[in-house]
Amino acid sequence: MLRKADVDVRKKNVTPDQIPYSTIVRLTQYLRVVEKLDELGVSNISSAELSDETHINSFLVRKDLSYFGEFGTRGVGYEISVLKRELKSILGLVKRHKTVIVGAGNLGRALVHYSGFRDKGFDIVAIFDSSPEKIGASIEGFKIESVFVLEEYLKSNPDVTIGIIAVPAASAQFIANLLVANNIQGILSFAPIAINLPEDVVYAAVDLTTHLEIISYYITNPDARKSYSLRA
Amino acid sequence: MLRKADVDVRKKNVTPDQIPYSTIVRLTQYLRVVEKLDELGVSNISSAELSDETHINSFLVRKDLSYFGEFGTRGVGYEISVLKRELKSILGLVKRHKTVIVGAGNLGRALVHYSGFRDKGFDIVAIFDSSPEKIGASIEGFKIESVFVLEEYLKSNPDVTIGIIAVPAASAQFIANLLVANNIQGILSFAPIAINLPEDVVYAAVDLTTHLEIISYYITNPDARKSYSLRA
DNA sequence: CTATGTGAAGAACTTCACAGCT
DNA sequence: AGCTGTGAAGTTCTTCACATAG
Repeated sequence: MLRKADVDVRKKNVTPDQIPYSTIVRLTQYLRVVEKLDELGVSNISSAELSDETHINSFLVRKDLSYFGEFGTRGVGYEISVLKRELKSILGLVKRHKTVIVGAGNLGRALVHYSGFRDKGFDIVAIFDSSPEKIGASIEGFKIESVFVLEEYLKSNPDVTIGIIAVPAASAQFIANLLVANNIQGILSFAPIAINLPEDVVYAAVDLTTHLEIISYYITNPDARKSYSLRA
Repeated sequence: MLRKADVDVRKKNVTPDQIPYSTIVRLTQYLRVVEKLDELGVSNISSAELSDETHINSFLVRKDLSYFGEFGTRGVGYEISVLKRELKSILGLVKRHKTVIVGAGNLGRALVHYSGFRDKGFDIVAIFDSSPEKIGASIEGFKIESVFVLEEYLKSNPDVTIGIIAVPAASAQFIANLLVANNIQGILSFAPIAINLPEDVVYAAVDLTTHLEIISYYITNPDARKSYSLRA
């Protein structure tokens, strides 16, 4: 099956859909390390050193990177500046992403305050809520707007591509539908419920209690612990 | 390699460490559905229906559950009340877990306010911060305490088993060390940095920007999308 | 001599097909 | 007849070993 490769997988005999999801998760970890070292003025790193920093096997580090090109120099390692640039390019972080937050409860407000999003290229451009007491209040220079104008807002701002859902479980599906109907391409949901979406919408769910439940399992069952772990 | 099985894997020819991590993640999803249906008064569910609710293949639903016992009735399905009880038991959710939060910034405070933790069996018992302006302030009936008394607190409250780290990247490792040195068995970290921990400490990391970066990748590279997805 | 890049081997996970109960 | 439970098959992901390049 031959497909147009919009990821630059050069002369490789892998198509983009053969690249493991876990690889993408790990790319973000490499980027984290590389950004830190870049700030510290380090100029070069080997897969073994990247392995030390991330606890990801060095074979896997090289395999992951090799899906996208040959970024290293044999006998030497990877140049930090090159690796950083390439990772950002692969992950689509060269351009900034306009993002709306729906839900101005504690979590939604915490997310607006969180500076990490902007630092990494995600610009929060508006926040919405359904509660009359919250609408009109200001956070970080934003006025909380009514969810009833969300649709209109997205129509007049078609460059907003990502929506963050921080509403209660009961209204999550409704909001998700609204976002999808108005051009949003990616959704990050914090609602503790499964949401149904069309296949072509990119969707990630973070359920805070899920993580605690998984921790509970491994605390309760120490023999179940593995040496490896997959985390996002 | 034969090991003592503290998970009740009965006559099965699997040891606890052979149960996939992904299975545990999915168990929490089954639990979510089963709790919802239980509230709605539904008494029975088949693996096919569980599959519809979770978008997890029904073969996999049955395989996941079969690691831990035979909870269903052939020809009929699973009794909701039984499944709920068993899932909670497997995940170690029969007893409640005392949990401390370290870091009273926006995120830490949002977590304290979040009622979902208590609903699922995780009791927030204290919150700590290093900033003099925050120490002494009250949230949800808790006085924010100094991180300098964290160690003392944990020593006099040895039944606290889980720590949530919501401090900046720079102090995350320090706090993690402190928690581990004082009997904490599981750590959930929101710090955008890798933390080094002894192997026997259960550790989960939630990096909020990581999820957005992964979304960015799949938005930017539509051909890379897969039909399956692993989410926590 | 060092460290990358990668086909091939191996391990882990998922899907399948159907035997086994109710 | 219907749906679970599970060995076996199939697929995906990780590890390995080594050819390759500096």
